[in-house]
Amino acid sequence: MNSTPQAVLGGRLRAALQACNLPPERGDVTAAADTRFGDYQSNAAMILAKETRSNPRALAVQIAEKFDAGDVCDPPEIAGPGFLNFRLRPEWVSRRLRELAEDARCGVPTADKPLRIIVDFSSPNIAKPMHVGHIRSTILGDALARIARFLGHEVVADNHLGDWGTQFGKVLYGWKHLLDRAALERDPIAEMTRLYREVNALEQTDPEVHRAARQELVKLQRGDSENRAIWEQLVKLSWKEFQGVYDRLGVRFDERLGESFYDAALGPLVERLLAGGIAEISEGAVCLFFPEIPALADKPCLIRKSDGGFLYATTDLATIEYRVGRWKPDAVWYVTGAPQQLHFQQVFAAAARMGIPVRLEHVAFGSILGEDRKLMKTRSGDNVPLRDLLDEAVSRARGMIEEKNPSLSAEEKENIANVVGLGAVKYAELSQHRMSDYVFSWPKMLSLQGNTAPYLQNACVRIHSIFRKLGDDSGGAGDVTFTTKEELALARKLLQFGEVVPLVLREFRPNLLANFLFETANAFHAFYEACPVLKSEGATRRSRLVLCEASIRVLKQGLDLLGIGVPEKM
RNA sequence: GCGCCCGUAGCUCAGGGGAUAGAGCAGCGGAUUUCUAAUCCGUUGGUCGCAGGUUCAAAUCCUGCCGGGCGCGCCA
Repeated sequence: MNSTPQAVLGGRLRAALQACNLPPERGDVTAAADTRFGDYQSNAAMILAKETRSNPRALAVQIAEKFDAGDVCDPPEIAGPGFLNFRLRPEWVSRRLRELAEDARCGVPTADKPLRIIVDFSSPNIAKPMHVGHIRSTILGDALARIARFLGHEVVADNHLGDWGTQFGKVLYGWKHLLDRAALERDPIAEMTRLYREVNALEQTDPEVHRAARQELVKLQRGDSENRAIWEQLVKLSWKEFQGVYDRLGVRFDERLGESFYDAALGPLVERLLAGGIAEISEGAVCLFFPEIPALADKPCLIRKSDGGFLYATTDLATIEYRVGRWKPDAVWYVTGAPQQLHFQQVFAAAARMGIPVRLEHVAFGSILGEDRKLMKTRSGDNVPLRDLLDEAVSRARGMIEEKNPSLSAEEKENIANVVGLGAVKYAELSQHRMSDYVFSWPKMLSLQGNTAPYLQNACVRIHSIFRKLGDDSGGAGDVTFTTKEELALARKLLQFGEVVPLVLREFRPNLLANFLFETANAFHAFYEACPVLKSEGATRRSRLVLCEASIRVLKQGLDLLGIGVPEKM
């Protein structure tokens, strides 16, 4: 059931349109751009006037006459060229807010048609450290999975690990010839990375090493038991490391089927596509050509190399087949970087040609840049390890807490540092439009001012503080009355929560939710400054406590949908 | 060469057919015997890259150009 102001007004507007013999599907209502024009507006009269070649203002009058405002809003006002403006009645806002404060879903409706959705994200490579390149996929994918779940969809979060690449030849060779057991004990990923790098360097000067490493890879692929056992070790050790990162970030997967899982399916798949005339041989490789799609016309999709090896696209197609068979999903979302857009266009086109019935979406995103506006790297030019980045976030947050609130216990400080530091990193990602490249800046994301996680968390802390002081003296159950403009503004904002959350999935835009939460926190802070809660009395006090309750619930729920926690103190 | 993405305030970015284009930061001016000032209020600041087009209405849609990023058979 959807009882957001937008849905309620929209329903009534559609009824009015019907009463005027106008098509009700034009009855969309949007939040007003400017509060001077009320809370919500509709452009229906102008759009319909154009379609029916009539006068927009006259049409607006006609619609307004049929509009049953009930107790929801004042009679609609007609303004400008034919806008219909709606101003919610405080009594109605009050009642809705009271409901929101007691609603486990904070007024967010569930999807009309629940879907089964596979979200493919994170996908780090075995035997390599997770680095900043994985952070956007991980955080964005997790947030989308959380939001989809909350909206009532069935979500399968799948981590498509890079566990079968050519890197294993090198690592296997290194493992057999250069392994430092003690180093492996201390920091497995670091040691694996060292092996990879050393062998890579050796290969440059020694063709014999190159040949030997290649041989190790072939042996692994043929199922050699020794290499297979080492590989399993690599996967196990890497996963342990990844799991540590995911635990810190609060990221969960329902499935973690890496590339290796699909290996056996690749050969038969290619043969089938060849036999079915879907793919063809060209210059010794097996390709799909898409002359009918202009963007792909001169860009073949390779699924088998001339040396018999398989490619990225091959695995992705096998993965789609498997997933469709296993889960029968309505949609699969791939949360990977924008540079892979062409690849996914090809894979999606291939899947379409294969007749696979599923909606495939590439949720692309931009790059993280350093202060120099180039891809973020360490001083030595390497990728920044994710673990180090998270450590620094927590450590910086710890410093801030130490400075601001030194009297907290060590345990509290540590807990808060984690929630604030990691929240800041996540929020910096999610508050940004996913397609834009963004400049990574510690001071900016950890600032207590502006559109940051700590700012939102601080709003929650203030509320927690009020309830702490309140103690047993509940009094939270009261009618909401608005004696100041700040109270009404906050209430109206809170009711929009249910309008914003579903919007996020329309274009995979968590930044819309982040934006809303920022505006909500902002409205709360203004309310907090203007309206004493504990010092007020009677009905006003009870009313303000309800506003606080509704605010904390919305902020907490909203942040939780972004995968961000809320401390009680900071 | 082809394709995708981006160009909005000094800086970082929202807004993706509707009203006088918005935030944050920085700048300037105010508010504190505090329910956590880690905040709030006010204010300065814009040929929405350029040029056409569609429309009653364009930052938003279309076309072309300029500038930047990325990608384009045998990596993922």
